[in-house]
Amino acid sequence: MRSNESSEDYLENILMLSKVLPVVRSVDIANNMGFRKSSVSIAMKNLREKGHITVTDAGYIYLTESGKKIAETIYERHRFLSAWLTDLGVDKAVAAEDACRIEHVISAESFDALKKYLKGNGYEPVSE
Amino acid sequence: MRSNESSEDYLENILMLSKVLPVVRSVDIANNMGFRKSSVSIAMKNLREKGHITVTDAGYIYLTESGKKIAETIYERHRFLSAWLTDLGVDKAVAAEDACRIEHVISAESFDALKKYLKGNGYEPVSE
DNA sequence: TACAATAGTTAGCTGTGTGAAACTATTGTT
DNA sequence: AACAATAGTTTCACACAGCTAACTATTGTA
Repeated sequence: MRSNESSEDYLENILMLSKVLPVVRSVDIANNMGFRKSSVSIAMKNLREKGHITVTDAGYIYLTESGKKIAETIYERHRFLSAWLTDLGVDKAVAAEDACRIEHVISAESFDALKKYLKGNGYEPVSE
Repeated sequence: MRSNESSEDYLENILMLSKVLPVVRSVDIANNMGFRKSSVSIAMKNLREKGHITVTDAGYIYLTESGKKIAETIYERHRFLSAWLTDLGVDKAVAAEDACRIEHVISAESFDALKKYLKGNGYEPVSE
């Protein structure tokens, strides 16, 4: 597995939660991802050390520029792949699961080629 | 990483090597995959215990029915995805690397939907 | 005030998959 | 016969990413 797949997943989840919640805390991430708060605590420590998030004294988590960049890249892939697979007739839940995995392993080059190809065919994936 | 991604990779490599070599041994797998023979030895023990391969006294490795089924599933995905991405304009080496990763995480449903969609558009991926 | 609930951290464990080193066994060569 | 090369195994170590359990600190409430 990709070495940073786990980190990417956490960052993506922080971004998604930040669109829904006023502030994002470790416990929100744990609930959303189905992990224990101890696991999230350690993951947040790693993301902090890598400079991808900052954490306030109150425990509020914010993406840094680098963290935001990764999160938005993964999140865009997620939405695009999920919508595309769904439009291909794949069950919505399965499409989302597949997107969750492919988003971490596809290269920028392949993803861009896919986007370009589909847009060239007049395809615009359904949002959400 | 997926729990069986490593096993799938070994099985796929055994299948590929069996198309090229008269017999497949652990050392061939180690050379082909770039792993140490100790790692391969342990992986082969696991595949043996799971019933996916048999190993002769001479050290020749053969896929069982279950092993062949997994290997061929992954190998078909690999060839199809690799050829398709290449045809989308992705660099051949990058396409192969992406295929190597996506092949383990895409669901049967999504892969079938992709195949059906492309064939419906008259697309037949280039072999190799 | 005392107790419960909530949030976060730390220590230690597990399973997986790799590498390094040391070993055995077989084969090949001089 | 002696030695080298090749193939395979086992043991130990490590990194990673989860878990449980036990702890602290803060907040809310009876």
